[in-house]
Amino acid sequence: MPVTPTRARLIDAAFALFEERGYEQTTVDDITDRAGVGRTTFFRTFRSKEDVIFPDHDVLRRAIEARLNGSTHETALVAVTEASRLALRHYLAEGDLARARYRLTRSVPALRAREIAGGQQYHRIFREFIHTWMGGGRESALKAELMAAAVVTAHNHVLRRWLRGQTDHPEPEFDAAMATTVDLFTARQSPGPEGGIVVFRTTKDLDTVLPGLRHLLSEPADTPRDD
Amino acid sequence: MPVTPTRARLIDAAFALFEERGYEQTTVDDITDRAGVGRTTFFRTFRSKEDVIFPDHDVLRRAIEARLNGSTHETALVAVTEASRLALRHYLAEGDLARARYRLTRSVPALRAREIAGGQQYHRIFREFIHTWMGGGRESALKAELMAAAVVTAHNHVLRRWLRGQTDHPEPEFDAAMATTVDLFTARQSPGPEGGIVVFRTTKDLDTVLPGLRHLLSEPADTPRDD
DNA sequence: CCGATCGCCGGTACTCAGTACCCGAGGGTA
DNA sequence: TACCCTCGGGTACTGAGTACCGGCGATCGG
Repeated sequence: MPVTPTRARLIDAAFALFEERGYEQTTVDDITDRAGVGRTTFFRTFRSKEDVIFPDHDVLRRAIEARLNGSTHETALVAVTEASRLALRHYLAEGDLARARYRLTRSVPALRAREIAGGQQYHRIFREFIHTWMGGGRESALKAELMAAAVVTAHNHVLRRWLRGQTDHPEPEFDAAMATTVDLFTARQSPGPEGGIVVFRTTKDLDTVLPGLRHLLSEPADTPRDD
Repeated sequence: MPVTPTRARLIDAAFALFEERGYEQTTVDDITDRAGVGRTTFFRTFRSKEDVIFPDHDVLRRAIEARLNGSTHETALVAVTEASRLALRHYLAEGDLARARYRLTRSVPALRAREIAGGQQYHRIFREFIHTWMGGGRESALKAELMAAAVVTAHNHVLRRWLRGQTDHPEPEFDAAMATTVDLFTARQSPGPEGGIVVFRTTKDLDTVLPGLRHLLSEPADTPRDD
């Protein structure tokens, strides 16, 4: 049993070299030379050169799925928020490693694509969970997908602010962002087939804005143009 | 000037071979052999083997940007919907080619990642446009990003249904999906200090829903619930 | 009509990621 | 001791992507 596991040595060597020379300028041989292991070992440990950047993806995904599956129908919305929080805290715990990964994904298109595709998995997990929660019907498929996209987007928004060093208190921002996001979907009734009442807010009273409303409604809405 | 341009021959050969043998089982040499051109020509025409699957990406992106930039502040929301419609119609016009691409992206992880990453560009374009439209302030950054994500998600939702053969009338579904999506954000738009006009759609005319509006406005609107 | 130039295409040779396969070292077991 | 099992290393190969060079035809100026 080695003092430092092979896997950790490879990750350290890879990130160090990527920072020094850049991703494309670093070969797998460079990494294995610095880590003091054979090339074969690298590809046995990671499926590809890209994978060394995203090591714990599967662990996080399973944790999120477990958190969602451990909820009841009544606590589903909370579970979604808390599962997202798991992801956020995962990256916060990584600290500088997450920041280094962010720098790499910003500068190397292939890594950016890989990261985005990985994030799509979370979208899918949340979409299926929310859709099931909504009953799984065809009419709720779009709303489930929109809600899943919103949750993932809100998470990414806060995470990215922290990764860029734009905030040192990401978790309060996360709470606020999630509240904003969930409100989008829970704050009003979904309209039935007979059309719906649209709830809106303004500082003026209804009669003041009514002429504006009538004007907007009097225009054809099928193929609106603005040029 | 060749009867069939080299570029088109390469695309045809590539898609045909990908369908016959699969993506990974087809080499670039196979493609160039069938197209009757040299290997060098392939990499001069497309940056990579993957690129031959996503040929007109730049064209569509520029069309969308042009549509957005051609709008005014008042017609921004319509522009977002119409720019998304450009994307939808682009894929509809491709017909079987878009379907073949969809089959490939479902079965080849690398292509799926590439497609998702490409879609992220639309998210970014819409996000920046909407954020600018909202004034560009820090407090509206999240809402702009959420709205952009929702628009892209709604578009993808309908497009995917068409790609999977689940609908033969995608454009009416697109209209409905976009109405649902835009309503999420406009129906309860947070008013500025001077308040604002809220755009909404309903199947009934204004006078029919007016009592409902008056009733809702008379209630506290901070934390409305529907369960 | 002729030579020069330019753009397009093909060929060659190279780097490097990723795969398949083989081999030896060590460690546990009968 | 003989056997096996696992793990790590080495070798050789395929194929994507790059760099570079040379040919061929078209156009243009003289």
